[in-house]
Amino acid sequence: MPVHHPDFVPDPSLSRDEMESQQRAIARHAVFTDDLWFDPALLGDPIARATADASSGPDKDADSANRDDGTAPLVAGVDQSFLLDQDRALSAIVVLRSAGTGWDVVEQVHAVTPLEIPYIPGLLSFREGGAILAAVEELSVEPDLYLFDGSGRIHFRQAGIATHIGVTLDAPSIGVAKNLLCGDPVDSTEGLAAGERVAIGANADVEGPAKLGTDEGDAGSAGDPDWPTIGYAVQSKQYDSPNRHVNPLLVSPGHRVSAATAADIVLAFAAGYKLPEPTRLADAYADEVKAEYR
DNA sequence: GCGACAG
DNA sequence: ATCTTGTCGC
Repeated sequence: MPVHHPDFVPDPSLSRDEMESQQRAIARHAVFTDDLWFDPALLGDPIARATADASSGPDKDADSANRDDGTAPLVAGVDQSFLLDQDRALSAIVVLRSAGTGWDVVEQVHAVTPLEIPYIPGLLSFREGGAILAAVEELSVEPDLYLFDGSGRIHFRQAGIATHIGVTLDAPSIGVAKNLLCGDPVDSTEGLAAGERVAIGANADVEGPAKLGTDEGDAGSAGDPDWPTIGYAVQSKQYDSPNRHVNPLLVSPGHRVSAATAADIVLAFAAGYKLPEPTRLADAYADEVKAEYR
């Protein structure tokens, strides 16, 4: 997991203005379209993956489905928690690999680092990024995709924590948040059934190309180029009865993944819980490790 | 000045 | 995110 963009490694000592301008630079480097060596649609289907590789060869191209050694792509879930000291951040990573009907845990690592700055909406990656990169350094494998807790493109400068870390590592990444930071759902997100989604469009709170600069456009999907789809409200779980309900997740591209694919992948990892397996397991692992730290 | 905001 | 027991509902 080499750092491809040393200049983007989150530095908590930067001024607020420096942080924001760096986010604009990160957004310009970010790719909000699918750019993965494997077909994400086959992530949960071993038979389809084997078939795909048989017809396209073992090379890592867009038609591939498995790694060179024939094993499934590695998907990492990343989650943070904080130690009671209120002065240290703990980042936990769980790496999964599709196996049969479910997934195998390939590796679990964590790192604890000092907290340098307070939580500031929009600047989350500068608070938690250091711990995440420290945990990534503990990995012995290179994940092919990362799922982060927090936003990606659904961000004031289109550079949430999933985008920031994804671009820094130049790895495909997705942001999975429980609350909406900015943007507007194009439709009501109330009463969605499991598996359904509602697009989140950019609004005035989201800086567009004019302020971000001129490199990557949006390439979101069909619609107004000025107000692209920056993510989706994804109903990963829902109750049958009309009495109890679950709020949708807010999924957005981090890097090298489109909004639609990000939503597809999160749903592919839904296993009866609100959070997709990678993130859910990382969350549980973080709690486990945290308990040992006291 | 008011609003408003991931984890 | 964190501080926390019981408790409502499937």
